Amino acid sequence: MTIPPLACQPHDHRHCIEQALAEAETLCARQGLRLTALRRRVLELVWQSHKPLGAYDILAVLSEQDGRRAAPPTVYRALDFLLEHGLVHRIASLNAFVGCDHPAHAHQGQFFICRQCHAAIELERSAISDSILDSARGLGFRVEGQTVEVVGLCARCQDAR
Amino acid sequence: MTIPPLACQPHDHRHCIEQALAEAETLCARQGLRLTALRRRVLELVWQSHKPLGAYDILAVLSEQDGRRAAPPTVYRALDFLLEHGLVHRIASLNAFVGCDHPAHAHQGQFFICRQCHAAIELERSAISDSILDSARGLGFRVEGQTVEVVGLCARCQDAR
DNA sequence: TCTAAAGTGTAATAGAATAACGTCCCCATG
DNA sequence: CATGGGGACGTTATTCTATTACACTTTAGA
Repeated sequence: MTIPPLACQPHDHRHCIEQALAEAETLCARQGLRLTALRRRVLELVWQSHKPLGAYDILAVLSEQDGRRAAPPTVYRALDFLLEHGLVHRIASLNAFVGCDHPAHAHQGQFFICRQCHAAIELERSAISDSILDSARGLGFRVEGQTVEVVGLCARCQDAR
Repeated sequence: MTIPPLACQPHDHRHCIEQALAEAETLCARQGLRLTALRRRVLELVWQSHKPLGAYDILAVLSEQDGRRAAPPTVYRALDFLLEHGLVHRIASLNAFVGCDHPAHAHQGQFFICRQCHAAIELERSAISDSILDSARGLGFRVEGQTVEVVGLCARCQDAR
């Protein structure tokens, strides 16, 4: 049995945010990347919860709460930077973005998304990616990127019945 | 080694279209569903190739080519019907739709999408879905739907280098 | 200090999907 | 035969998501 992920159980979420920001600082420092105030803030907002967040939700906070002049490109550029360096992931089936648990190494996770509480649990199971690579090999298909998004009910929301 | 899929090699595509439409007729007849002229036409358009097709591309053909009065809901309603009964699949990462090879039984395929020729090859490998179900079990997560979309280069486009 | 590149602001637009309402037509029932 | 109810489709408007193009500013490095 694996360790149950924080995402779908009560926890001190401030710690998640702090850690994510700290890891981002470290990663950017190490790679000579510029984690600007805007990018840092967008990352923080994406980490506001474990629920994938829409670009326009981020935009709304920047405008209304931060009083920052912001139009869509402002947000999308920040998100592009964060995506490119693995600090956030995009959930295609939701048109939304979620913070990455472990940005230290390049990867594309697998996401288990609860339709009830909307939490997105990220895993990185070689059993899944290997089975995909294996099927691809049978086709002679060269894999460049994998999107695995599973929707259903997390353990907590099942219990809450 | 599996049989190489038609999608990424030359073939008489008229046959694919005919067969898809015939299967749809059969399936709808058997289930008492109404495959109206519009739904049939949208299915035919989706099958125009093995490339996922956008809703607005379909819309354009209906308007310009068929001279049909059509607005987005016209297309989306037809697509919803076709999706609901497994005649087409939606590719979330492309916001596009592709015909289903084998609509006879309910399923959610796995898609291998070539970034060069844009063909989408549908597979249904239990090795992939089982590995997902297995990981879900470890989380206590109840799976209701799987999205597996792999992007890369198909065998044919690799050779074409 | 100067310059090139990267980052951000701004306006406009493209692309994807849905909401809400009205009309028509089929056909099952009386 | 009529009739009325539900499904399918037309229509208009709107919402949500994302990108293009260009201007201005900041930053790092020569």
